[in-house]
Amino acid sequence: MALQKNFYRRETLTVAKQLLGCFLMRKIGRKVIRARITEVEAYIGEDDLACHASKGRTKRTEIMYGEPGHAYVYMIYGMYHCLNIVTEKKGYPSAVLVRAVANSCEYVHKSREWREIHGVKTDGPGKLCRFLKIDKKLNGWDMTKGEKLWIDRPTPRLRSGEKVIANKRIGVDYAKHCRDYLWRFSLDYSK
DNA sequence: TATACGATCACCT
DNA sequence: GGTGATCGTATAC
Repeated sequence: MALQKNFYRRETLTVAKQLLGCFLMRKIGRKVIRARITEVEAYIGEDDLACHASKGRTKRTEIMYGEPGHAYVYMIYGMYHCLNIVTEKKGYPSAVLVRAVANSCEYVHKSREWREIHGVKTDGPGKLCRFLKIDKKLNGWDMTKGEKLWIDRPTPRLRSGEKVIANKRIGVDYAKHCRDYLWRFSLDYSK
């Protein structure tokens, strides 16, 4: 069962932290890929100078003003895509950037048996989109439908010994005081 | 219409 | 640590 709108319609920092440990699901043809989310970042409102919506409502940022649970996919540096999930109530521009997923698993329609994929780099926002074939065609996609692209929450979400840590966001040095917000969250395994 | 630059990555030293 | 690739978007003219 895909996570529903109620999950995404809450405070962005809460959604971001609770997405850690969840499975990013991607169905391509008869193949399903399941990738555990290990790092995210929050981008919250027009006052967040690192958020694309700090420029206001434009054609590009329109999706962030829309329904929670939809995908916001944009191209960066002319060659990579980044996947975000829109959060909070409609009209409030905010989203969670999926920065990294762990070793991916996949099954093909016939086998229904999960197996790990080796040698795939999914430890960056551009890399995971390249691997999961996420591009602007999925911009605006409703991720609560459980088709093509969605999120599943396992039970338990966090495994033994795991905890959530907060750090500064990456690549937003231009964002004045907002660059120092501790809005990047990762799974941590050390004690 | 023209220009500057970015929520990145891979490869180099 | 530093840099080039490469193009959509916002902004300036």
